[in-house]
Amino acid sequence: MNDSGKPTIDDIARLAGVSKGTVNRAIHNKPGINSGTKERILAIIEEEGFSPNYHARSLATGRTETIGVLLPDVENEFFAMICSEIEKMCWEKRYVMNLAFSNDVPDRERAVVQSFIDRDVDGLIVFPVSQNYDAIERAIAAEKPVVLLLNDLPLQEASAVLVNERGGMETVVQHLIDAGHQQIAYIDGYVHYSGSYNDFINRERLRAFYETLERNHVPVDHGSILEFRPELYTKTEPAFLSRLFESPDPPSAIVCFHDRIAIWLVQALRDIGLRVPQDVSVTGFDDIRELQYITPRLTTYRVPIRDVASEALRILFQQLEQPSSIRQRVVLHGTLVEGASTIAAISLTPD
Amino acid sequence: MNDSGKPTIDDIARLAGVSKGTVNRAIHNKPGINSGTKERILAIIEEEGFSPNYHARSLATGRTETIGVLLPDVENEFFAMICSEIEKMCWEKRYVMNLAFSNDVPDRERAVVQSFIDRDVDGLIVFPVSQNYDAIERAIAAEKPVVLLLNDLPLQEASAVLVNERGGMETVVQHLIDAGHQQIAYIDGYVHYSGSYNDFINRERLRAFYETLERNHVPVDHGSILEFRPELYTKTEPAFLSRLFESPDPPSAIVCFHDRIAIWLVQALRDIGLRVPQDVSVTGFDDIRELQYITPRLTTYRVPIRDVASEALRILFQQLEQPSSIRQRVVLHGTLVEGASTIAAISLTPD
DNA sequence: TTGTAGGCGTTATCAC
DNA sequence: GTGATAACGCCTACAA
Repeated sequence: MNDSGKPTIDDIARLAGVSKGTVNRAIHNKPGINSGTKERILAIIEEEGFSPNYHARSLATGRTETIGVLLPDVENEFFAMICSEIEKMCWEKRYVMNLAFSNDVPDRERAVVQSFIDRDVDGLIVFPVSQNYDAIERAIAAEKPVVLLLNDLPLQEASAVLVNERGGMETVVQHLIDAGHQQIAYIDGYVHYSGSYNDFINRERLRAFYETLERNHVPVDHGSILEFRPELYTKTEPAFLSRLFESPDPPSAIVCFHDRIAIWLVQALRDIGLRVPQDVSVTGFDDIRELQYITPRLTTYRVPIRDVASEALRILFQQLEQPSSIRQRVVLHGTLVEGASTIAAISLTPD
Repeated sequence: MNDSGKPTIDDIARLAGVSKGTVNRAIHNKPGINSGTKERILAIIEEEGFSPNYHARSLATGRTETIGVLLPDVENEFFAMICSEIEKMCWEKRYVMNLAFSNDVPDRERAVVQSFIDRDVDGLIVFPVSQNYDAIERAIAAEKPVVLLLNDLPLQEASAVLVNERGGMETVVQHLIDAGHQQIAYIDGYVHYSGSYNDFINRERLRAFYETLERNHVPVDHGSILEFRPELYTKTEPAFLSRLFESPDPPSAIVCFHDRIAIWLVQALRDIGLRVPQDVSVTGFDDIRELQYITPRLTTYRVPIRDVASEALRILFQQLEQPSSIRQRVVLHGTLVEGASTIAAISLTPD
């Protein structure tokens, strides 16, 4: 017995009067062992509370049954759901999750991925926030399967689980156009806070917005494409919205990059005397839980976030079980949620 | 170079034309090495992208720079905050967090703690849900410091960070009594769903409720102490509340075990035609974020949850750095949040 | 069926 | 200053 109180395989071997090779056979019930001695050894193991040392085992086998998970944070409900789902699947396979947060800081993302590599995790699940993916490349070079969440990167070898952002935004915008809206504004997420920010999702959604307008021959007014800034959550800045409504053709609908902006917008419009949906229709995206508290119920697009996580783990485990298997890219689909924040546009032409 | 592409200390030693002992000295800038050779070695290390193998190192040193964190779950905002805070402090010390969830299942709690022991984490942070703490005892026996969050257990050797639940509930109840309330009901959390459920927090708060009433000579009506059940969130069950109001002395205030029940209660009262606070005052506990969406703003007690987490890590790191240091029990204090859900009781005696 | 030896990649302890 | 060498605890051959 070593000094820290934990028995080793040598202790068990000595107690059972066999060699550690035999103990090893008993532990992993391998063939070629007398069932009597096996039982005896197992009994001693039970009694002594022995379990093989994780690091020694990993050193010998090269496997760790640990995966590294990197998310932007966990106070955002979406990431909490992802985290929850990942943990659930890890538990089922008796894997353990090493979890760290990037907090949207590229350097930290890189450092965390490197630390996961150093700790020799079997694989990684990463929600990338940066476009500098050299650390992820190193993980791949170290033969660790990587699955990207929701964001794509130009990495041949990385798997990814994406959502059909374009299709989703198209559905939302088409919904407005079908309701007769012809002046539609867009509020994008905060893209420009970092030069290396991964704006994949922003680009996908905004591009679908443009394309859907064009396909429907709805005029695109580039002045009505706004970029949100986080300060707006707390500071009131009337000019941000008012410029939309000072134009001769004010929007009858505003599409938001995601729900949180839409929630903010409903209140901000109220503050300048505009009602949703009577004066302006508003749409969100993602279908976050907070929407249940918001009046009117927002029209949005439900992103199947739990499925994204579970699909990512399915892919990862598959790659771990058969290392030959090739990278996969999966695109999941969400559903339109029709709320009360959008109504038919008032036609300028009287009936 | 081994086959997986990652260089080892032997590779570096060979490349630098020195022994691995010297390389080791260079890595951990230990004394007794020629600064020239050191630089040369460091350059090669940089070039080859070498970093010491985590498992080999842990095997040799007995330290892992990893802590095991066990929470009930992470979709609850409170636990998400704890998780976030823990990760932040781990990152500062370059520790990694192994995270798992018990989902309020005692067996799972036990298994997770055991798996952390097996993986040889340096220490554990546990929010216990069960009163079966044999696994935690094993962790302590394996000389791994354990810090309990918010729940106490009769374990001599475990540290704990608690909140002054009694004082908090006393403040809330006294607030009502001072406002003239004499008929005060209480809705407890769901205690009886598991025989081994750790009802420490429930007991503390309920006990403070009783004691505060008694100290103020306010009659205690045991029939108005209810136990909530999760089904109530979805199913309407008029009898649950109506029995409170069928008595000759219906409550003028209802104290809830926590905010979520209070949120439910406000709506449930509304459903049976009672207004908050005009007809009944309601109090919550914890001050969760969702309250910002609830009207009226609930009177509650703010639990300093982030401080709980950071204090727990402070204690844990201290114990890791000086293993001699003794277990600690810290009790933090929150603050009363006076909302609009409580008003002065209407006096039966006319002025 | 069982025992033995070597290796996994470090760190630590000696000699030199 | 530097280089061997023995742990650390396990697994996997191969030998008996």
